[in-house]
Amino acid sequence: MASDVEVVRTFNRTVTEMAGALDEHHLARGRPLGASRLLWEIGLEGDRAEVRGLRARLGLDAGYVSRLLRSLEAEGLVEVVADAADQRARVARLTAAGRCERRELDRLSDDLAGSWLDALDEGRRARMVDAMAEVTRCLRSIAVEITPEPADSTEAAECLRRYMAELDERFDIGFDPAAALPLEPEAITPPKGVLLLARLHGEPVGCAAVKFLPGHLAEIKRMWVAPSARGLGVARRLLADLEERARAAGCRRSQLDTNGTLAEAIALYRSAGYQEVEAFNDEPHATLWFARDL
Amino acid sequence: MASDVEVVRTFNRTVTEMAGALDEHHLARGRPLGASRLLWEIGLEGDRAEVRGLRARLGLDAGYVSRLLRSLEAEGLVEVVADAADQRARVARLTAAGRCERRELDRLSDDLAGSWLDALDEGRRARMVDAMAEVTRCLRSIAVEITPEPADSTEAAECLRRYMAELDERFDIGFDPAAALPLEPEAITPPKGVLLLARLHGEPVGCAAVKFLPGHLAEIKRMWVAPSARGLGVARRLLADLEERARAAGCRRSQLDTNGTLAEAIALYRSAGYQEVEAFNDEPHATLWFARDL
DNA sequence: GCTGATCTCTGACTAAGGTCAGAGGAATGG
DNA sequence: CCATTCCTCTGACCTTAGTCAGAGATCAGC
Repeated sequence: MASDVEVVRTFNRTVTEMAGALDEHHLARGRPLGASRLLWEIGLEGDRAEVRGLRARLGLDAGYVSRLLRSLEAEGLVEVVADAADQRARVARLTAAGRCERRELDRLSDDLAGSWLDALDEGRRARMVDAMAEVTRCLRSIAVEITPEPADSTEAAECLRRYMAELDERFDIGFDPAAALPLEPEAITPPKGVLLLARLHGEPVGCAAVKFLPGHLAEIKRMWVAPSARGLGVARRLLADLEERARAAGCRRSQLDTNGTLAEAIALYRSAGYQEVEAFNDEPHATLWFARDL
Repeated sequence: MASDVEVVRTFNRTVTEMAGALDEHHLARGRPLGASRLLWEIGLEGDRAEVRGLRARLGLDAGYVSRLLRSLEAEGLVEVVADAADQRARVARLTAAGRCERRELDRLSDDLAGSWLDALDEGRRARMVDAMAEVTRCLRSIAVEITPEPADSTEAAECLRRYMAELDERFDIGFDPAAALPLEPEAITPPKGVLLLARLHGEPVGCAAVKFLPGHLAEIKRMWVAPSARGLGVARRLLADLEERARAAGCRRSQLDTNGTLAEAIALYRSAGYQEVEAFNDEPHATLWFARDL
């Protein structure tokens, strides 16, 4: 009987052997593998990308990226031009040949995946695809990092903006920030509260805040998870983390308001031990109020 | 809704990012990664390994392995001495320091696996482990290659030896090759028949043979799968491959004998369409006879 | 005891992947 | 407009990983 640790190690060995080896040899296409990866990344959205961003995403040295771009330019696959907004920065853009080559890389990856699928009978194939989706979900979940964030940072602002945009879309009456109860940055900044950001490979994918109120009371605010990161248990972890911090701050009860259209959130609150209570504020967008003892 | 191909590609990307990156940086331990891998492989069984075998298992150039061994020797982790049986060949043996270092590598791998497991709650963890085991099984299954093999090759002989050893262990009365109906190599060599070998990363993990008889009849013989490769659908593929070849040789019916203690084999035959028939030979070890139309 | 094959080792070489220290141009804050 | 910071590029350099062509020792068959 293999232990869990052994299963994970065997899995790692098997997968890196099969996926790694094939990827490297099939996708190189007569150029260094790094160049192909860079080409693929440039074309990821809109066939153009800032050099700075490429460096950050691929975690490569500035000199190295520059050199790779030169070699892609020499192949006629990309053009590197100055950024219109900032003449110091440069932007890499795929040429027609570059777009074509990138499609070819995509096709090769599809073929590799297809060759795996074709090698299995139907039942096994379905089971493998399900299992792969589950592993992907779990590994993404593991890669999510939750840390406190200054309430006025640009990334926090971006999360809160997306949070409100989503509420505006989902509420029947829309979401009017001016009508909502105000939430001052200080209220979710230590020692009066805290804002947490969830990040996946550095990208913000969720936020949640708590403010510590008089009477050993905590109030959960601004709980949001990006669509790309749903189903990973991020909201549950954010909530548990906030509750832990509230407990550490001396709070003995936690409350929150929400809206009946947010079914997933409500299910989460219930399963985390929250029970419906009387309205404790007059937030115009709220239709449900919950609380639990910490 | 993501297509199967997309699921596989996302899976590959996610896994190689997480497993590959961590493996490489954590396991290098201040020496080239190749050296660590070689060290690990030397200690795989009995803390010693033939240089020749290492080369074959890792698929590396002779000169390269020699150089890696020199660097491990310089670190005091291995000793390379001449093979007692063949003075040309050499054997690498872990020193005390080498065994210690290898345990450390093992510990680091365990820690990485453990850190993944610890990051998940119990339910998710169990689902991930199950899914990883399933993916591992499927990928191993994909990696199994089935090819015809000369009946007198050393690898074929080794498979047949293990096949008989297993029968001897499982039959109540043991297995006596001398008492069994003889099977001449020519009978399972084209054009009179064929022997198939299943290999996983080059290692033989199974065999099966068919002999073509008069009257458009085929007889399946020597069906065996190594314990390490069971549950991968190897036997089913071997059987289907043999039947295909029998059909191509003009056979219209396939028969085989087996023993009641071989439950998995019997289940396979039944699910492949075989039905029990009257005894068609006097093989002393057989208790059941099956046949099907092709 | 000779011949050819086998096994390992060494030296020479290559490509990939990456690091580091400036140089030079452009932006920003005062 | 000046100093500082930011961004990219270039040249020099390094390690890793790997290939290839012998050389030298040994073995197996005759």
